[in-house]
Amino acid sequence: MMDKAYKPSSVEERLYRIWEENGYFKPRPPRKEGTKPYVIVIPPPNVTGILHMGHVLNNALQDILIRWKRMEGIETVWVPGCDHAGIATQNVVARKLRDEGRDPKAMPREEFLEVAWTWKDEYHDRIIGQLKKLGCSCDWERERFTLDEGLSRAVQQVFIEFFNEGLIYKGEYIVNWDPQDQTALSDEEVEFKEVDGHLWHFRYPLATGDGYLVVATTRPETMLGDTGVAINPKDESKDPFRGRRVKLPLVGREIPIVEDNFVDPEFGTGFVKVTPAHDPNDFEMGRRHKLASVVVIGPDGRMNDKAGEYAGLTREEARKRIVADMEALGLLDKVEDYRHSVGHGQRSGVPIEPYLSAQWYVKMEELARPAVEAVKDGRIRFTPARWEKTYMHWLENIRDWCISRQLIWGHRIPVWTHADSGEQIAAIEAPDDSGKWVQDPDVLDTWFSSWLWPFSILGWPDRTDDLEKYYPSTTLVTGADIIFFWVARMIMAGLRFQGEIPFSEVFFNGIVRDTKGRKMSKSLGNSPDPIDLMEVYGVDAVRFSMTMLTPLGGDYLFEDTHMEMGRNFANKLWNASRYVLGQLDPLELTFDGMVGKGGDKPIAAGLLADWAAAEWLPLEEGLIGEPTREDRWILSRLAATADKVRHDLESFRFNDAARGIYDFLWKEFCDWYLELTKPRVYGDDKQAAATALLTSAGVLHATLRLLHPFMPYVTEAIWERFPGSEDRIIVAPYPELPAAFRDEEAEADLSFWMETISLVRGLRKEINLSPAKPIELIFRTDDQIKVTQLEDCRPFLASLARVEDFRIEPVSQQKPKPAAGGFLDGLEIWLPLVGLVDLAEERARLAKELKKTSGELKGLESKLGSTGFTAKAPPEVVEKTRIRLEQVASKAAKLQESLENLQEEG
RNA sequence: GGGCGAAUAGCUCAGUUGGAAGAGCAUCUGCUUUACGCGCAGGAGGUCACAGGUUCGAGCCCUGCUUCGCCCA
Repeated sequence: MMDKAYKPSSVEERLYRIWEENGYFKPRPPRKEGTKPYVIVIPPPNVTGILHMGHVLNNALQDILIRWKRMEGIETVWVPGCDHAGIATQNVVARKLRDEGRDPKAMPREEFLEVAWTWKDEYHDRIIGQLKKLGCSCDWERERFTLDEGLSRAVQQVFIEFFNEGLIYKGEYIVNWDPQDQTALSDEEVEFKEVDGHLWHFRYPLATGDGYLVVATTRPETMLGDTGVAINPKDESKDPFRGRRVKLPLVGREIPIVEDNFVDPEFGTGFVKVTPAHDPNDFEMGRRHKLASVVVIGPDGRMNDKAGEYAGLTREEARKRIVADMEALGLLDKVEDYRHSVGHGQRSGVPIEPYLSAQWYVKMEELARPAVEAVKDGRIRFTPARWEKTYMHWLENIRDWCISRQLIWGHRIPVWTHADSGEQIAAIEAPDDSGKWVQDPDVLDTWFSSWLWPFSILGWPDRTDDLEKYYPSTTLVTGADIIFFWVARMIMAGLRFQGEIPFSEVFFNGIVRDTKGRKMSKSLGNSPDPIDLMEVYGVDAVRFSMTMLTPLGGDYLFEDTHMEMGRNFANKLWNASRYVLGQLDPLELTFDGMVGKGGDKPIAAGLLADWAAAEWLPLEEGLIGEPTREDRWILSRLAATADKVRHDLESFRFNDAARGIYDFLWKEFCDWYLELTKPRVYGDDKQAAATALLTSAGVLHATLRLLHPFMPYVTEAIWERFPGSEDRIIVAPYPELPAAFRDEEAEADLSFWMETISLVRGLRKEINLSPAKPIELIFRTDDQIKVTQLEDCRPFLASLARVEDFRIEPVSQQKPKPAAGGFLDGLEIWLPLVGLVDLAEERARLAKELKKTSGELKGLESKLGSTGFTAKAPPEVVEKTRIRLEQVASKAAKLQESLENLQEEG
């Protein structure tokens, strides 16, 4: 017996274990020999992070693709793993140590790493557990970690190769320095935010003592490091200042006035203070004019000893003091409010200090070119395609990649410097054991390992079977927010080291936001815990709701209550199955490979039986009769739905695919088909009941498979109870129905039945008839086809609209009165009002509908009245409109008429 | 400052060669119909952001504009 409601918690854990332990996630030989494997490499989650709603969506979509392809009989593998998330992990580990009263900075490198690895192990288990909870069918035996032995070798090999080829170089440049995490960041790790600041106007006296000029700055504290003042060479108003020098206040240094095109004469005063050590533009200007660089702010974000009396102050304190001191000296000209954008550390959130320091860089130009080509010529396809523009723009304006990080947690830079000679070589080990070789203390940017992921995860630099077989992968599913960090760089690395693109399709899934449109974030606390959600609603519900509600390439505004939709749907499926399977039992079918009693009887043939024999169970001859019209209809709809879903999945339209199954299962199958067949199911004719039930079961059998990638658990749980299920649904064939199932005639007939039944139900409701009260109807039509359709529909009108009896009359016949009327094309429906109905209400209803109909009529008339339309529109459109006009006109006339009838009565 | 995207029912979104405005949720009204109240049936609710243009015809194409979001500088 199945429970009355689907209980996710009762099956999820057990089924996942069955799948995993029995190797269902491992690649299996393709059903059709010679088919290329379908491979996904996971975007590695941060090992110390926890799953958030974005991961849920991202991984659910990957699992949908993998499960779908697996069911298609393609050899599939989804390779999982985590990355070590340098800064993030180092931060949390350091915080933990500080909480324990230990100082991470005073700790030897090895000791810190030991703590970090312990931490990593614990959190690794947690995040993998979460992915499993979500139902991800990854091949866990292939799991990798960016810091594990093999991947570290990959990183070292790449670094050494690049170093030796001169593609990696060390340079003293302005970097994005994060004073909190005390490390350099790449350009991509800096987020610009608009902040309200000020523009201070300072007077800088001329060295000769005869006057001053005024510079405008947003960062007064950097003036201590000024080594020049710049003007635009074309700015004639500055002529008196050319070639002169100023005496830098507070410092006393004499600095030159230089001319540089970078200066915008319109901005501020047209004088720009130049601080080469603390501003990227100034750094460039400084180089052009050979100005000195004076670093006045230290790595901790405090003023250093070059800042004289300001040494030791934070940037903010120094700013206040300097402004006050300048004012005291009478050198503060004015202060303006000024809104400008300031770079902030993506992780730390603190303002970035542009800082002059020596860092390692990768030359990008040469790597970028083939990556541009790969997308331009279509070898790699982006969905949605608009991301190609973003990608191109970045690659075409690419800048060198700063890859060194002043951290401990990560791949240590394999560069050794000789203490005496200063010679530098890149190698895994010190060149000799003289003790003179010192390894670079820094580590590499985490992305320097992630960009190798599509092949390092398969065993590179070793030449493994996996690499041979599964590279390149097929589809990458990721967020567009890491298109530069990761996607572009993987393409570069793949082309460079494998000579081949790393994947051919990239699908960018949307971002999950809260209802206010804000990105989910820890600091806002607006993200629910996905595990809690899955406990409450069930994994399938969360997966399905998110998939169905996330627009293609758009963001998803998350709300808890949305999960109800998926939960309700799972329950609907559960109950439909409970009903169908429950009704099959009393038929006493044995299902031991042959439906019907006994195993060696002749097998039935026919539309349904042939298909059942191929995909499910052979049916005994005579067990079922000819499929009825509604049977043919639901099979036709099933075939259409399966086609649509496959088509949608092929173009990553997950939401449409999910909706397609939802609408088919709920509306067409449950609301209509199951209700239409109940008279047969509960009737005395065994064969008729078996036909209806086996059609229902067959449709369910296919629908479960269609839905499995989206809702893996509930479908597997039902599949287990399905008669004739030999293996698990996870490896059952994805439904592809015979073209013969398509039946336009049955679809047209059923449309008419459904419209008629709905209209009758509406009439009953409008006049407040109890749904239990049987009624008699009069149909009026001159259309013989409709006469037949109505007669065929008689049992359904009875069971679904309580129409006890009806007669069909030609339109010429006197119409009953008083009566409520409803109108379809070429059909009038009259429900005689036997004195117990409020005629005024019925008049109001008719008047309202008449108004609506007249409006449409008017529109159509004016359209057809315009010569422009009849002359220029395609003839078939004009004809269609003309037919429509006739229908609407006739409906309006009938409404008018019946309104008048009621008027007479009232 | 540059680029990209969005704007359709109270909310979240469909609307795929331009040819009768749709769904889910919410809401209203009925319903002990023997699969399901996580349900069934029936309603109400829209100047498709705004202004122009192309067209016989525009939610859809073009131009401009407004608001919001994202990316880059």
